[in-house]
Amino acid sequence: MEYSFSGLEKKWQEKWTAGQVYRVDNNSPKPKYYVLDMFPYPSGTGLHVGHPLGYIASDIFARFKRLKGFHVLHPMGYDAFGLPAEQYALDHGVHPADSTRQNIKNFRDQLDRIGFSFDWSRQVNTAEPGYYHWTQWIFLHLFNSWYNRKEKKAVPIQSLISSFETAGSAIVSGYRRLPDFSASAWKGFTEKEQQDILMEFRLAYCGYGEVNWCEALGTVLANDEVINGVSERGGYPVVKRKLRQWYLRITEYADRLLEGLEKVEFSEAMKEMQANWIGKSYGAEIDFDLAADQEQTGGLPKLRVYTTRPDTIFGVDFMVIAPEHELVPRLTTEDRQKDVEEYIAYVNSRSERERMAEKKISGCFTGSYALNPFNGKRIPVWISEYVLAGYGTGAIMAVPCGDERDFKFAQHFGIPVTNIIGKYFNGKEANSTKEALLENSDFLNGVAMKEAIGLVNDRLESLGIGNRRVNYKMRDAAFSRQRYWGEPFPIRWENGIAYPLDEKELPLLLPEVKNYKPGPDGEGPLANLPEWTSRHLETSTMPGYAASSWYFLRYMDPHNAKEFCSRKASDYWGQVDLYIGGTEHAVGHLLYSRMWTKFLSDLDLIGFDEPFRKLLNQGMIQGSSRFVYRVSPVMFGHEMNAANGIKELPQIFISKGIIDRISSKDSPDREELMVSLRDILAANFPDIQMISNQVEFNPLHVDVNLVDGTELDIAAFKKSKDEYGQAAFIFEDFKIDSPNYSREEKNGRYLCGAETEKMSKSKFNTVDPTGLVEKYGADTFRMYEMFLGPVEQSKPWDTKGIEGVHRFLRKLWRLFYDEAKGKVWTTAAATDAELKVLHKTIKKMDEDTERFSFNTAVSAMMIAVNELTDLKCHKKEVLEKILILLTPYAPHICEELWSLLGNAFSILDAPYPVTDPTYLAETEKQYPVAINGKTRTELNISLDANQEQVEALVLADDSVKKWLDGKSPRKIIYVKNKMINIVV
RNA sequence: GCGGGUGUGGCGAAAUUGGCAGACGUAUCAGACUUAGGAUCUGACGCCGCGAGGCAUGUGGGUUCGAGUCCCUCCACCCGCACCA
Repeated sequence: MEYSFSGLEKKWQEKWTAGQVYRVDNNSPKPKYYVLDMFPYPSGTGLHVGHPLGYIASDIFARFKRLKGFHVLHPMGYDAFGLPAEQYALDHGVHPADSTRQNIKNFRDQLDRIGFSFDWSRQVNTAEPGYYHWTQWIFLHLFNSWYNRKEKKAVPIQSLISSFETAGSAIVSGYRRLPDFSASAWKGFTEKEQQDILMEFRLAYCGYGEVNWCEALGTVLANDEVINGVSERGGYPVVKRKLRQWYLRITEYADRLLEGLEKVEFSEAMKEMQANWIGKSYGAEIDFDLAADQEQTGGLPKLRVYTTRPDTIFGVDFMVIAPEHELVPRLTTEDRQKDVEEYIAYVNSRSERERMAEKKISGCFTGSYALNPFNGKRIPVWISEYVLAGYGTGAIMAVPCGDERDFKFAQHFGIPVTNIIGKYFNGKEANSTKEALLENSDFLNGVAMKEAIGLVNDRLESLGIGNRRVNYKMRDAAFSRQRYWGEPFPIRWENGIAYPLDEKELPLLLPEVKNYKPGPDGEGPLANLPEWTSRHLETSTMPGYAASSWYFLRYMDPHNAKEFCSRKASDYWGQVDLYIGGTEHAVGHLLYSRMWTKFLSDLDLIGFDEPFRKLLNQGMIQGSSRFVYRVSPVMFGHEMNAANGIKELPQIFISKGIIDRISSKDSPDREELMVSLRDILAANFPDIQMISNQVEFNPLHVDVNLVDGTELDIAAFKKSKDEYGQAAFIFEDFKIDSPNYSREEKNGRYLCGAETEKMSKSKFNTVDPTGLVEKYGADTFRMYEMFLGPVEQSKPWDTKGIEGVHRFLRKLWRLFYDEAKGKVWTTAAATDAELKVLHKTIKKMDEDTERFSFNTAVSAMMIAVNELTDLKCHKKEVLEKILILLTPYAPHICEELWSLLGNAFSILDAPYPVTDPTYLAETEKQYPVAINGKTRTELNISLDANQEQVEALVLADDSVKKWLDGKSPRKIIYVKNKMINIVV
């Protein structure tokens, strides 16, 4: 009986499904454990070997925890709404609902073959009304809540209204730039006026603002969806536009999102990324008076700047305001009018991308001067695009000796630089040190910069010209998309007022449409529907991250039609104990879901305020690309980029070794080779024109599946593309394979070039997991994915190595059944040597799995099977424990062998083995004895004896005495049961 | 530029608290069994050396009886952010 994986894997998968063995309910006497994968967007392109990596890791851990007696929640679902789904549907001319349904089916088919232990009864699909009902419901609560900074939590908006009615705007004084009003004034406002004020406080709000508009996608994008000025999806240009848009007031949670990072187990890199995105900085806002050189109508305004370095106040040589700054017109003097207008026009002409690509130093003097509040020094006020309107106050005090950008600006425009840091400033570049003792700084002379910060702040505050101030880089998140495929907002507009729908009206169904092209005036496709617009419903939809911000809660209570998740269910399951996914969601999904969790916790709808206790980021599996080298079209008199005609040209490929030798300048036989290569080409391919002395060639990606190692499968390659059918090859040894060449020459090796790149269809380096599962089985595939290396690390895929893991499983099988002899396992008692192997393995497997070191755990299993094979151990007593240990990794084969051993119950219900320390103890054996690290002799000893006994034994030994030569030892160390070291 | 991470055989990698570096697997070579094998098994496999032995964890230094591991210097690569005052 041999190991035939395909039959048994199918059998067990069917049994698991039929028996619903992975289904869990919401109560158990066992401790709970929640293992979650970042749920996938069901894309249409199919899986490659990189996709299941995280799912396999989480599955192993979930199975491991189950065996160890935990009640494990391990669900899976689909993030079906969103831009990519709609874009895919548009590109393929199908309805997103249909393509999503089809993609989910394909996805599920592929996943099912790998043998996961998901509780599919809890599956969620964010595009189904039963789900988005509650996304809309949470949105209504965000809309109907505001953030009370004194209580540091979200509370119902009704409390704000009550406060306005009784005490006017006192409760929110200083919150935003709103004029204060009294209680009676509030009552006198029109409804529209009242609602406009409330809108300033709602956690989900609608407002005008500068947004990232992507013309190609026809929608607004959130900051994290824009990378280097282009859209994350599709790489289309993005421009800034002022639009009416929904936002999430995530900035109110900035501090708590930052503090919360201390309570969770995320990698340093992840915490760092989030902290950076939040970008908290401590500084001060300072008001500068303006010099009264010219008449100003309505009095002189003050210029308010934000700085993190108030200590450098005496180094201020100029001020810079953003081109969009509201004071630009008032600060521009008559004689500067023309220049300023030209400069503003220039700035407006530049796109976001241009600004990022070429960081030119540009700017324009306004003609006005500000006054240093401490010494009255006149400071010119400039305009420049390097100051951003959206951060701080949109104006800065420039200290060229201490800030690189300010210094470059000063140099460019010839502004004199004041040195306040003495020898720290060399006149050639700025130095942002905080170590210097201040000079040229009036009352701060001789004071250390770090201390000066506090002194200046104190003085600013006592003089009433400045305040300490905390700033954040993070902005409120754009929350609407002018798209069809998303949750409709439960909002109705009337006379410019947004009215929330009643909870009873939910879900507000996404209407079925045939045409989901963009609507008029930058509105979403829903604006095309009369039945929608006649009800005055909001026409944009929610972004992709809306549904994913809370899906981990829905899994706890997926079929609840009355609540998003019952408090009982969320109290039972609590935080996600282990969350596995990629790093790409660092500042998007992970930040939003943390915010939603905090919000729901503020409203006491759930009992915890961080969603994920531990986050594990799986690394990327890179593709190993292969290249062939084709004689360039140039050699046939064609331009390299001439697209047409290449198909008809002779396709001649030169082997990698030859390419290397003729391209390397150091190659000794380079000239010689080039000549013979040219001769061969000239003799066999009359079309070729020799240009200079060179042979020109182009590297082309070739499908990795046509290559064995680096050797090209010529026959398969010829079949892969029409134009390759008549291809000719020059092999490593200069032999030739060409359609019109003699037969004998045709046996040679064509070697390909190799490079590690991101796995992608366009690079022909993707490997399909389904094919591997068919060839080697799911168990082999699962183990090999883990064996590749640490889960968190990026590593290249190499299909060759999978053989080793497959051999291991066959070897394991042979401990039970022999091809010739049949059953070989016995019920005989195990020997000490066998039990030693077993218990060592139990310990190692338990420890390694617990710390997510799945690669070393697989190795440990291989070692165990090798050793048991060497010992010819076929004892049931040992083998069945080995099977339990291996079950999380290779569940199918373990189930099969377990039942073949005659067990009536499933291995999934077997108790996880416990280490017996007796068998881990060291027996007496020879240990090297070293003096000061240098091995001098060997000694028979058992290191399990206590320290004194060991020391006494060692020192009593004659040869040790001899080596010590009368010197007394300072310390005796025995090292990891491996050696004894005497330090003298 | 700033922040984070990683550097160990031909390749993927082990070495958990500072303790015999390279486990395990691949690749390669040699051999056994075979009609044959892409099945199975055995052996070799960091570098130098016939050998004893010596040298080796990106570079240079330091701490230590002992460093891949701790500290400092520099270099390379990967990821993230990028005018955030």
